[in-house]
Amino acid sequence: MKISQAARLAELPVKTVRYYADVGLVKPDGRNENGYRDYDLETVRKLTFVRRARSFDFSIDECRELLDLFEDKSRSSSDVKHLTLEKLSEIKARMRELQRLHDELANLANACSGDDRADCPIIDSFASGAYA
Amino acid sequence: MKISQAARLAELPVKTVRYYADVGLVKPDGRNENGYRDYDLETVRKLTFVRRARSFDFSIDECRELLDLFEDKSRSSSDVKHLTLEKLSEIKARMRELQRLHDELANLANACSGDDRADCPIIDSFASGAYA
DNA sequence: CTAGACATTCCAGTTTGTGGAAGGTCAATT
DNA sequence: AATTGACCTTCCACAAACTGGAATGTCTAG
Repeated sequence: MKISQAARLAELPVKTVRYYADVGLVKPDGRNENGYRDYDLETVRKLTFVRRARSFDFSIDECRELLDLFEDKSRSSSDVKHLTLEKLSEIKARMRELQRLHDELANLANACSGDDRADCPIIDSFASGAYA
Repeated sequence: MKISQAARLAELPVKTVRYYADVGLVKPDGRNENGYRDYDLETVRKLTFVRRARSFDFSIDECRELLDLFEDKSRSSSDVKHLTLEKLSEIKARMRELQRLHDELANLANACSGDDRADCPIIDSFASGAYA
């Protein structure tokens, strides 16, 4: 398939898909006679994976590492497991932080529930980390 | 206080604090006789707030917007509430996605629990969004 | 045969910082 | 008094990860 369909399926901008090809993160399977990039479903899956991982601060290089592991470039599955567990604990930490931010913002929204001027004292505690 | 203490309290690199001053996001209260940037605790609170918000994908401009609202530049608290609720639902969506990524990675770690080569069929469903 | 919807490359700009050089200030020590 | 070290300043360049646009090629439908 051509790049726009691959991009649509992976839910990524065409530009980004081309960019990923340029930096060697997810390359098309080849080119057709016109020189158009040619993608198959397997590659679209990689693009989809990258979109997800990217949205959570996994760098391009980390994505590359994960893809390499998934493709098992002569690595053992214990490497996969190790890296994955590492990422898992990062994600858990991130979820805790996110929960905290959520609670703080919810408190803020609650306290500033009004229709007049906003001088909720909660803002200070928000900024100063009272919920730490 | 001088920039390095403010940075330490806000848990931000000095360079970043200077950058925030440059782009007008969080300006020091003034300069002392030496031309050194001078910060007070209120400003440190703003820096702390920005650090947190930034770590959750609030852009510099969104932070600026929130800070403006918090300082109530003739805006009503319903504006604060509106923006805050918007962010809240973004955060909730983000938590759901994060949970999903977490589950997928956990499955991966489980399936590839081994010590030999990694060819877990789970990888495909991981990338293809079978857990959606 | 032309209009449009795609595709290509290449170059430039954006956002959010980081790193480093060149130099000013200050307090303490030699 | 001079020097050392830890600060501070500005400015310029570079990084990552895109994003936009220009100039151009290709394919399909009317």
